[in-house]
Amino acid sequence: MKYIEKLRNSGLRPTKQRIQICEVLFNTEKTFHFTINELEQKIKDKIDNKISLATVYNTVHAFEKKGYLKQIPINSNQTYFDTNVTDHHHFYDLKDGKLIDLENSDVGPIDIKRKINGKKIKSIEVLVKLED
Amino acid sequence: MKYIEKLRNSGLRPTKQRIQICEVLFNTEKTFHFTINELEQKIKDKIDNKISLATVYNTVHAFEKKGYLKQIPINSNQTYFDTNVTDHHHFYDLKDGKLIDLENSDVGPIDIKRKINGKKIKSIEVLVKLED
DNA sequence: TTTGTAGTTTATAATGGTTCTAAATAACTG
DNA sequence: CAGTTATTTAGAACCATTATAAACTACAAA
Ligand SMILES: [Mn+2]
Ligand SMILES: [Mn+2]
Ligand SMILES: [Zn+2]
Ligand SMILES: [Zn+2]
Repeated sequence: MKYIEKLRNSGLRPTKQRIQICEVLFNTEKTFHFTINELEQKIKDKIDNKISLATVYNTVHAFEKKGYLKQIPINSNQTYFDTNVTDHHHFYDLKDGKLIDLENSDVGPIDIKRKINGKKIKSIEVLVKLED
Repeated sequence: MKYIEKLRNSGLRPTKQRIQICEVLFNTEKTFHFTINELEQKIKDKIDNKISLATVYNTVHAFEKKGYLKQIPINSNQTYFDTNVTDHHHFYDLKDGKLIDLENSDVGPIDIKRKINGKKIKSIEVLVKLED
């Protein structure tokens, strides 16, 4: 399996559950956005055994810590995650609550002119809200 | 009171509680960011009577709907609101969880080149995460 | 292998921010 | 004032997330 080494290299034991979640998250053509509930459903659809909800939470948080997932800053009743961990921005469709990636070529350079003493910029994220 | 008319003009009855919350939120030199819990504390500090938590939630949501408050898209266990309802962006200090306004002059123009069919841009918000 | 240990999974309970409920109260209108 | 509608309120309910603690598993040392 290609994920066993990735997990071991990250200091995460390659358990059956983690490998299966890797396959749901990363063995895809395109990156995608998801909530924990949506991921749980995807897992149910793809695998036969059951993975407990606690493990799904644990794994998502572990992967986020390792930089394999990103949280998307958005106000919703559920937390959104992104398998696209490159720097990029989002459309957020207020009507249906869906997120759409903006490619870097879709957004001109963001110029932050102000500096905060002793702080470094870690990320710059643009959220473009859409309505009808 | 200056808030009575503002409330009536918005179709909101100028109740004692709403006027008092207006004073906490809007009778200030500078705009500020807050969570419901922080607002509750501010209210306790400023007024003698008690305002129930349900009323604080109701009022904040009513004010948001009328455009007197904005929600700030950020991932936290509590929702952040902003008394600055102009279009502006934020620094978010990951260390202490504090938000800082970026003035419009602090950020160059944001150029969104992609369009989504049948959708209009409602807002463009930049979140700049800071670390040490 | 065997065995010890730390890491992981799991069912379930607890937490806590937010929303709901329904009864009491207050604001408005005629 | 009387009738109506809006608002407030305490408390319950909701529900995403986190904590708990016991069973299980990966791993490495013996
Ligand atoms: Mn959230
Ligand atoms: Mn939030
Ligand atoms: Zn994305
Ligand atoms: Zn602000």
